[in-house]
Amino acid sequence: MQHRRNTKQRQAIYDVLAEKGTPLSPREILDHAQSHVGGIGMATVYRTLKMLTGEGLVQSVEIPGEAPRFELTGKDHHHHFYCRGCERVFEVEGCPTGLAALAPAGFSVEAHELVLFGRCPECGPAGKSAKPADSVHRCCSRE
Amino acid sequence: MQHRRNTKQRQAIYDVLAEKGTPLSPREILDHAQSHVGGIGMATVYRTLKMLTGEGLVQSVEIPGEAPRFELTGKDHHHHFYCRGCERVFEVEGCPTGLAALAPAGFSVEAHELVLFGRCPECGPAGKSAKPADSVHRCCSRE
DNA sequence: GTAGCTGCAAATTCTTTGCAGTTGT
DNA sequence: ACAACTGCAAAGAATTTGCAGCTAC
Repeated sequence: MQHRRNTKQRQAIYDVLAEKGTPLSPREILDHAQSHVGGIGMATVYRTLKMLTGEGLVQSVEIPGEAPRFELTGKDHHHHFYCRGCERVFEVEGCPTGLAALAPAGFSVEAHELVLFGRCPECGPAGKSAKPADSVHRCCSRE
Repeated sequence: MQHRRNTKQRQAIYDVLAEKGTPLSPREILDHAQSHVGGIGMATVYRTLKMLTGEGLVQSVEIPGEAPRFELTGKDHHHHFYCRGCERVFEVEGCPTGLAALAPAGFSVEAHELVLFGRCPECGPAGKSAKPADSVHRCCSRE
């Protein structure tokens, strides 16, 4: 009988995600959680994330070319912006309309995932400390 | 001095991608390439894909929750449609406009990545042989 | 002939699992 | 109490790298 417990590790992981607000990698979650609960292990992070994800409290964010990150759910529908300068992920509100129209006839579109690539205000509009553009981050360069 | 050679393995991998047309995983590429060149190894596939990617002949396609796949470049700008029924990836022409407007002021959008999730004509519009919706494939269910 | 390419196996990295001990409830 | 949860270490899976032999040019 599943009766989910409220352990300090579980709470710590949730708190880390709530405090940071932005998508974090399992590694980052572990590091931050360590300061809340000493000795917490990687396995617990993965297990807890899977558990929280299953409960719908957490969702994964996948940026092409990047390791998966996790964030709390419950926010409005949004997408992500990946800064090529600092490699941080930001949230973007709203989403384009008419996506269903892109698919050919006969295809039913149930959901979508969108990621924007570029530079955040702090990293400046042009290539400075940028890492060389990865082949994954191609796509059209317009917009 | 790099002078790139035209080996049969390299050719086989390129041919496989050209024949299939759709994004393939390294594993699939290996399997198909084996029928062209016996004894080809996984390492060669990975090395060659990286090489071809560096040359701009190939690009990777990353579907959230899925292992990376590869396809030939040179097609028009397009996005992908992932069928939750058969797990195949289709290409979608065109792309939404006004994406740059989604990012907050100060952010410069250089590129974008879009994936549509749903069902292809063959798998029918509703859940039949569908796998349970993965937590990654969430996003809004409208459109 | 020679540098680049290949296959194999070992090495990495990331994630999952087995288990005995610990801890909410 | 007792099952769920945890940490650690071993197990897996995916990708990369070292190296000696092979091969296109």
